[in-house]
Amino acid sequence: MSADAFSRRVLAWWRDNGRKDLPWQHQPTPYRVWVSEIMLQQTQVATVIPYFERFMAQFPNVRMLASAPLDDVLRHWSGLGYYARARNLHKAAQRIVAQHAGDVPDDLDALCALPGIGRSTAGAILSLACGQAQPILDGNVKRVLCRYYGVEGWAGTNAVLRQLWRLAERHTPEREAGSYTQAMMDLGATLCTRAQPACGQCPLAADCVARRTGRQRELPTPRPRRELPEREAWFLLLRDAEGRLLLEHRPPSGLWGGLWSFPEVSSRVEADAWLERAAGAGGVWQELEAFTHTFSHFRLRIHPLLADTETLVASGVKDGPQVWYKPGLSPPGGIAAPVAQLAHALQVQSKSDSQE
DNA sequence: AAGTCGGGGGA
DNA sequence: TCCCCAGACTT
Repeated sequence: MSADAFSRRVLAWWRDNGRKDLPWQHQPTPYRVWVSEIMLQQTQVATVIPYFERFMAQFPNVRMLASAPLDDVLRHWSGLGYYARARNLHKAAQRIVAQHAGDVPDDLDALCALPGIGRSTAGAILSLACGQAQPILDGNVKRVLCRYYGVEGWAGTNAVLRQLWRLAERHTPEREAGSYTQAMMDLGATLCTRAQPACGQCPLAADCVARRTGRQRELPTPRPRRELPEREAWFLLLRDAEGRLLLEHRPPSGLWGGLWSFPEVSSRVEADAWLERAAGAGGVWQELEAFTHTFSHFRLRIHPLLADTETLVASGVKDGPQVWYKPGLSPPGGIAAPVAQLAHALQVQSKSDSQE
């Protein structure tokens, strides 16, 4: 099938069946499309929608985002994960103000030069918000192309990636590129799904290699998996007389970079030493139930230890900025999901205690 | 080319 | 439980 016929079929399908009411499709300005694209990296639409609404209400334009403290940006990102996305978004906004007069660039190279924006995200911004005929290659498009052409091999390797980009370029139409971009994402998200694709409704089914050979389940080739290593961490929950919890500011990069978290040590022995320094021989940890938090590349076994500062003779903590945080109130910045979870659990517990 | 970066949702 | 999701960056 010609490239032209391919895009025509996809566009015709989209006109009747595509999604046209997502929040970022209203007033699809470069800024709104940019923010949505960053949030949608490795994150599903349903999860993103409430975050997008809150984020746009707080940071309605590039300048508001650029002038906001990073803590505010991370606070609105709390729970979304991949916090480097938020740090890059903030940094890029400041660069856009400094170097592009506050306007999101409408040029592929200028966009790709900004932190957090790669070729696919730049293509999405240019096609969806600027009407330019630029291809994208997100997970949806990869899946559709791998199945349609029967592309073998994991899309994480350079060879496969080059091939997929070539195909994506070939099919992107000069006209209606924005609708085509949205159409391909909708096709991948609603019909050409990972499990049980709805080939019966697909406009490309007649010529699809995976469909003809019954290999929908095997394509695209999954990433090679290895067993996740497990690490352990002891979260030190220091609680004062008012029920507030001590939080520390984490280093600006790395895991949960720039977020606020409980003091953390890597063994029970260290935790005991930490408490002895803080409270002398009188301090006692109360062990809360351990739980596992799973990341993309390892599992973290979290052992929460609780101590009330009434038993402490000295703070015993000194590294980096610290704050006392009252669960239920607005946190000082970004909070990782398990930290929020624990804080919430203690808030609920103290409430039920006070009712007895 | 491989490793780093979160969290959640679907099957 | 396992897999992956509107990826990009660092090494």
